[in-house]
Amino acid sequence: MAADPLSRVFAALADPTRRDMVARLTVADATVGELAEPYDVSVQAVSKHLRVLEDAGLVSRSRDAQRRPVHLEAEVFDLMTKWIERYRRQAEERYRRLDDVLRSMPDDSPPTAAPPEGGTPS
Amino acid sequence: MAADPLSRVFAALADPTRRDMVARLTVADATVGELAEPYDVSVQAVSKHLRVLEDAGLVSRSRDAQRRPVHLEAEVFDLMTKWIERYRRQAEERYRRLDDVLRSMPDDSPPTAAPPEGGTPS
DNA sequence: CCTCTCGTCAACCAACCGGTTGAAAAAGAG
DNA sequence: CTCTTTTTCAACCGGTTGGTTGACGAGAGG
Repeated sequence: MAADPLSRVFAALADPTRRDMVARLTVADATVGELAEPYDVSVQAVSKHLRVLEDAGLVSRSRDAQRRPVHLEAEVFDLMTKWIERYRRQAEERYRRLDDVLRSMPDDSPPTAAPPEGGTPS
Repeated sequence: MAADPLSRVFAALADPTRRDMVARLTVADATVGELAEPYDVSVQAVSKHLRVLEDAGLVSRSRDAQRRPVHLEAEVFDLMTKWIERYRRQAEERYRRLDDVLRSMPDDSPPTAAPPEGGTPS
């Protein structure tokens, strides 16, 4: 597993079960068994999901006797938010510029054509 | 392909090549060939990536002779942003409440223990 | 000690993913 | 009609994923 952090976070949240676990962990920490209870898959499967979330940095685990309470680490969300917002803004900026270009071009001047500077005059 | 929209968007952006394509499409629309040029993979592979992005609703394609210009659809970003922000806020709210609880509990009252009501007195 | 609970590790399986190559479709250009 | 460009379709391949079952380790508790 050599993917970059951003890819790991996106991949971790691409699974609805894992997204649901994250959603529930925003309410309270939980043990593996507690987390597994609502889904009809084995506890081992949930344990695997938790590993994916942990590798993505979305979750951390401590220790309490045999139990391993799972805790949400919300900071990683920022990584995604930053990426998304950056390109969302860039896209919006692009559309704004496109509007300007269209507004400043009421005639049929061909796009990407040479500007109207006189070449070597005869 | 029966995954929910949110899963598709997250999965689509879990790949660095696809994220880079999205990033470049915020600058300008591009054809498949133009998009493929910077990466040293086949054009077919890029075509597959574009299909994933299209299925996720991140991208749309029109037609210009044999070319298929690719256009970024930034609205789907909102889907992710909403999900992320919702649970981020919820998590922050949770921590805030936890702080309150800790602040209102300066003594050593055991957590989750029975309230100090006298049991059946002897 | 034995036993029970909680969780992980290991092996396996079908399905999917990202990549390849080769062929074909779609449309302009000679 | 033929040739070239652009893109997609089809088949294939190795690696990963999400799931299973079975065994195991770590602790509480009789």
